[in-house]
This record gives sequence, C-alpha cells and structure tokens, in this order.
Amino acid sequence: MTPPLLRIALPVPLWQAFDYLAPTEAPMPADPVGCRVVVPFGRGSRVGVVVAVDEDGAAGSDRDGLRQAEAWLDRASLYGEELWRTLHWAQAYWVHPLGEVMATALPVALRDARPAESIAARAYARAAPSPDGPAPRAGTLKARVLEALSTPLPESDLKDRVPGCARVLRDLVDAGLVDEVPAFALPERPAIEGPPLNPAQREAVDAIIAAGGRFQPFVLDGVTGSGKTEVYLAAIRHAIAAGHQVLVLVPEIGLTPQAIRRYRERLGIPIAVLHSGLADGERAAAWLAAGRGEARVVLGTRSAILTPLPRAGLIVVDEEHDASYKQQDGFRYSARDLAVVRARALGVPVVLGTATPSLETLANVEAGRYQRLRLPTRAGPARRPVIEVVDLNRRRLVEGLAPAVRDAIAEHARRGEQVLVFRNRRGFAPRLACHDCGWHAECTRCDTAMTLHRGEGLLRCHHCGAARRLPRECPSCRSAELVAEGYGTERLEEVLTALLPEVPVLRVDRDTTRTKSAFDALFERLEAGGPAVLVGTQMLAKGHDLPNLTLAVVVDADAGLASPDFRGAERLAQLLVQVSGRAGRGVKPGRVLIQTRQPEHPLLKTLLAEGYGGFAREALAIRQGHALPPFAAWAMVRAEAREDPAIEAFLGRARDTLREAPGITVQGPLPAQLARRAGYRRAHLIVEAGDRRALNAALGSWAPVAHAWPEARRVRWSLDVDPLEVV
DNA sequence: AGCACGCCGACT
DNA sequence: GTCGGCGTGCTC
Repeated sequence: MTPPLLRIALPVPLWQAFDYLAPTEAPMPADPVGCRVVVPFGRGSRVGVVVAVDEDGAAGSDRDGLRQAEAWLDRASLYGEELWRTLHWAQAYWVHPLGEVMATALPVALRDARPAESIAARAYARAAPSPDGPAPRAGTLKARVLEALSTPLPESDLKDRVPGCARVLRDLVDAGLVDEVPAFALPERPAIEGPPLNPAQREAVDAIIAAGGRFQPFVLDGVTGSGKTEVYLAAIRHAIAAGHQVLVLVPEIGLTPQAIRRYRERLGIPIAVLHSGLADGERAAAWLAAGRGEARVVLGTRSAILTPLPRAGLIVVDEEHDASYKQQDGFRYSARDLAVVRARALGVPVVLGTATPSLETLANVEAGRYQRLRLPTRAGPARRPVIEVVDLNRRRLVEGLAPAVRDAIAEHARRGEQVLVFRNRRGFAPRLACHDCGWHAECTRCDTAMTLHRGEGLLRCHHCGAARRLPRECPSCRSAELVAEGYGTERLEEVLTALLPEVPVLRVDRDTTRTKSAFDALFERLEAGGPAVLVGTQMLAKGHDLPNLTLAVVVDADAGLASPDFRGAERLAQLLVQVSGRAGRGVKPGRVLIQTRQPEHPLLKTLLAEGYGGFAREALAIRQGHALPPFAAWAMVRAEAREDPAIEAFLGRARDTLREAPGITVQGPLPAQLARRAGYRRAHLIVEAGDRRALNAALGSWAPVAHAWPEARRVRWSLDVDPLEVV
C-alpha cells in the first residue's frame, strides 16, 4: 500500500505548493487538511500545512522522486473551518503566497515543530485554605506577589504588576501558598457596572444586539469622548452572556494597561490579550485557547484578526481608520477589512468604531452596505472644543510659535491646566544648514536631510537609522555658522521650558518613551491632573483621556496640507480631529489652535465650518470625480535595487505584461517619494482597475509568472493591494 | 527566503 | 596557494 500524497504549503515566498508522501510512522489524521507536518525541504526540514490530500493517486500524479513527510504535528486543523476558508480568500485578495499566509496566521511558537499540547497558558491564585506559617514581610517581593493575587491573575499580568517575580513565584508555588491554575478557566469576578448609557449609546447597543446571529457591519460614528467603549462593552457583555466569543481589535498604541484593565474589570471574565510584549508561548496559548472556544474575549492589535473563533458572536474594530491595521510588509493584509470578511463568514455583527471614519468605510455606508450608528455628543459634561486657525503669514514668530499661541499656552498652564503641543517631527530640528554657503546635512544613503538631535550631539536619518557626529564647521566652506532650521519636538520642549520654567514640560515621542512602561507611567501621572505642557508626536494624538487638558496646539499643519498622496487630506483631517479631541474632555471647555501659512486652504475651511462629516462628504465626491479609491481598486508593484536599470527592467516588463490584462491600467514606473533609501533606489507602478475582481484576477495570475523572471531576481519587489501610501 | 554551488580578489 | 565576495539556481 502506497502512502497517500499530501500537497503542502510551506512558509517560503514561492507561488507553489509541494507534494510529499504522507508519513508512515503515525496514522494520518481523519481530516488532514489544515494540519501541520514536518517535511524535508532542501537540505533541512520545515513545518508546512496540508492543503490537499490525494488518497490513492487517482489524479494520475507522478510520485517519482517525491520525498516523504517526516511527522504529523497535529491530529486536527488548528485553524478551524472558517479561518481556513477566510485565509484562502485573503491570499487571493492581497495576492500573497499561500504558505506565507498560513504561517503568518499561526503564532510564532506554532510555526516551529512544537506540538500544540506542549503549550499551556498558566495563571496563579492564592492557595485556599492558606497554609499556616509566618506571612512574608510586607514590601518583600513575596508579599507583593500575594497582594497582587488578591484576585487570580494570568501569568503575564502578574509579571507586569510585579516585575522580576518569576523566581519568588516558583518558591511560593513550592511552598503551597500559591496555586497554578489553567488560564481562561479562572473564576469569574463580578463585573463592575459602568456609567448608565445615554439614549444614543442605548440605541446603538440595541441595534447591534438586534443584529445578533447574523452578519451586519455597523459604523459607530462617535465624536471623541462620546463613549464608544461603553457601547462596545454593553454589546460584548450581551454576546458573552449568550455563550459567544468576542474579538476586539485596537490600534497599536491603544493597547495600554489602562485599556486592558477596563475590559477586565467591566467584563469580569478572563481576557486573552494579544500584544507584542507577550512571550511566544503565552501568545500561542491564548491563540489556542481561542481556537478551542475557551477564551471568550480576545483583545489585540492587527494580528489578532488571525485568531480562530469557533463560537464567535461579535467583532469590534476600534479606531477603524487607524493605519496600523494595514500590515506594511510580507503579507500586506488589512485587519479592518479582514474583520468584515470574517464577520460575514461567521455570520456575526462587526462594529467599526471611530470619530473619523475612513473614506472607504464612509463609501460603504453611502452604498448601504454598512449601517451607521451615531453618537453625536460627548458623554458627561464635556463640550466640543473651540477650534481656531492661526495665520502664520506676516507674523513675527518667536521660536516657531505665533505670539498669540505662546500667550495661550502660558495662560492655560498658569491656570493649572494641561496643554498639548503637537508636532509630527521628533528631534531638535529637521535640518542643519550652513548660514554662509547654503550647504545642509544630508544622509549619504537616502535622499533626505538628516535630523539634528542636539541632546545626543548627533545627526540622525529617520529613514535608515544612520547617525553621525555633529560637525563643528561647514564641511563645504568651513564656516562655523551652522544653523538649526525648523522645529522638532526636542526643540519645542526646550523653548517651552524656557517660556514656562515653573511648569513641567514633558516630551512624548519615540526618543523619550522608548519603553511602553515609561509611556504608561507618564500617562498615569498626567491623569492625576496638575499643570503640564506635553510636547509630542503622533503618539499623543489618540486614546488618552486627560480631563485637565484644555488646550491643544498643532504647530504645523502645512506639511500635511502639502502631501503629494491622494490620501494626505484625509490623514490630516483625521489627525486634526483626533488631536482636537484631546482638549476639553472634562468639565472645563477645550480650545484648539492650528498654526498654518494657508489659513484659506479649502480643507481647513471645510473642516472648521462643517466638521469631519462635511470634510469627508467633499473628499469623497472628489475621489469619485477622479475615480480614485474607494471608487477604483488600486495596487502597487514596488521594487528596489542598488542600480536603476535593474528596477527599470523589472517594472518595465511588469507594466507591459499587466497592461495586457483586461480592465487594467498601469501608471509608472514612478520614482518613490524617497527615491533612494538605505542605499537602494526605489520605484513603483500603480495598477488600477474599475472592478476589484479584475484587479485580483490580473495580479493573481501575474505574480507567479513574474516571480520566475530573471529581471525579478535582480530587484527586491513586493505587491501591495489597497496600499495606504502611494508615493 | 535559505542555502548550496561557483568563479575572481587580498591575505596567512 | 586559500578565505570569501555575492551572482545564479533550486527547493516536492
């Protein structure tokens, strides 16, 4: 008897599956499709996933020279039927090799030849009854562990609360003071009641509940501070009470300890949190627990959408417009879009929440595919902030700030309130120039100016990470007069410290908050109130609720207004609204000042006069008029190489072949915005189709062929379907 | 992607 | 005379 033949997807960027003879050591699982197997590949071995089985070779397949798979890792598919089907859809939609898609969905620990049974999530609880004996001295690590375990905790939480407790924990377990229990089987705690829902929130919750058991996308369109999370929580409680699983996606920076705590306390059941700080084993344990239906609430960032959910009842995507939902390398999927596809496959409602819906989502609302639920007012006492545009033309700026803006910052801070100063550039100054000859410092490997980091005494390239010492004199004319041009967060911090010596000025950017814990500690301090000026980048724009913050300043709106990307306006409008949403979330009214040299810019005028909704309506009409996404389907073919001719050869051939596909137009090759990065030249094609299916079909049959071209081997190339940035 | 093989420059 | 550069080709 010959062993059955297995078609296996391997985690390699190859547009093909590989055939093997099934292992003979162990019996084949009843349904091997979706099971992991170890196979010899090249001179080593890999873990692949079975995508098809040919029991008796009836297909006339040629078995000569086939190698035999080494071992089964699973007795049943880890993916589950729905996720398996959805991943096939996803590989065809985002046009990526199936083996890599299947591997991306698995948690890292399961991409190796580890049996799933060897992975278990642990939790800890105080032993009951507690053995006699002297209690550990107060303040010791042991005492702190016992104190933290006043309620049972998953291992990862305990380690967050009592850092460095691993050793002590083992001792406590050995001494019988602490019990190890399986996570997700922890006892339920009474859920803490939230504030009563206002009528708009109630109506939204009722609509979501009414859709229970069938597919329906909702857009929860709520101004910042309107209490979207309360709507999620009420809908989630309803779903879990009915015995269903719920998946909640949040943007990368939204998964703070405060946010996690809120879900834990308000739901009263163990939550599987999937974040980047987790150990591989813990992550895999949470993923597997979800796949068995044990973890009832899964909370995580982008990749959490790739979790199996056999008992799903609801999917929530918070801040659906957030760019971090799109993966920017490898398998370039959009977790938000995949959430809708999965909800359809699972037959459950999906809630896309945001104060600033993406134009893609709005187009779906207009087309009647998504149902809009509005939360028009801020919950509680807070009112909309007053937004003013500050014209920088013909004003004498002092250190990058208009006098009126300086005065306002000082006034609010001296009243004991908090001020947010937003500037999307870290470092001291974006340029270092010679006053005498006009030279300025450029990166040797990228087409860009280097940023001055004065505190470190360095010039840094924000694109490739290169750093070099600050020159004392101009390398071109030897003049000693080198001037810092423009303002980054580091410089604004210095300027504002000088302006307000008596008020703490805190900088929040990647340079000051390298660790997540530093960031969280800072926000806990700010939540307590007290005057402060916060200077920072994007990191400051969203999520945090600071009731004593009454003034938000946008230092430079012009960079965003000048964006060459067709999505630039949308991004800037979302950013301005999100930054504005930080101001006036408590009892005191909020004020927002936007500095610009283009106060008459239509985007700003519309945004101020009609709010985000008005802006979005206009922007959507423009997109429609120009047949831009979401009214056309776009993809990009990107390529980079040391030399231009290699890129030209590949993209030229790519353009010529793609143009032959029906319904497809191609622009390019176009040089990338940053035409040289880290020593590589970069360019791309824009592939357009009026019909989404034409695009997928054209790219799907093109990519495997292009992969085999000799031109393709001389470049690094990638496909990006529904790209967020097209420059 | 890895990982071989393979044919030309600066080192013990 | 060798170590090693990365071009080219293959992986059931």
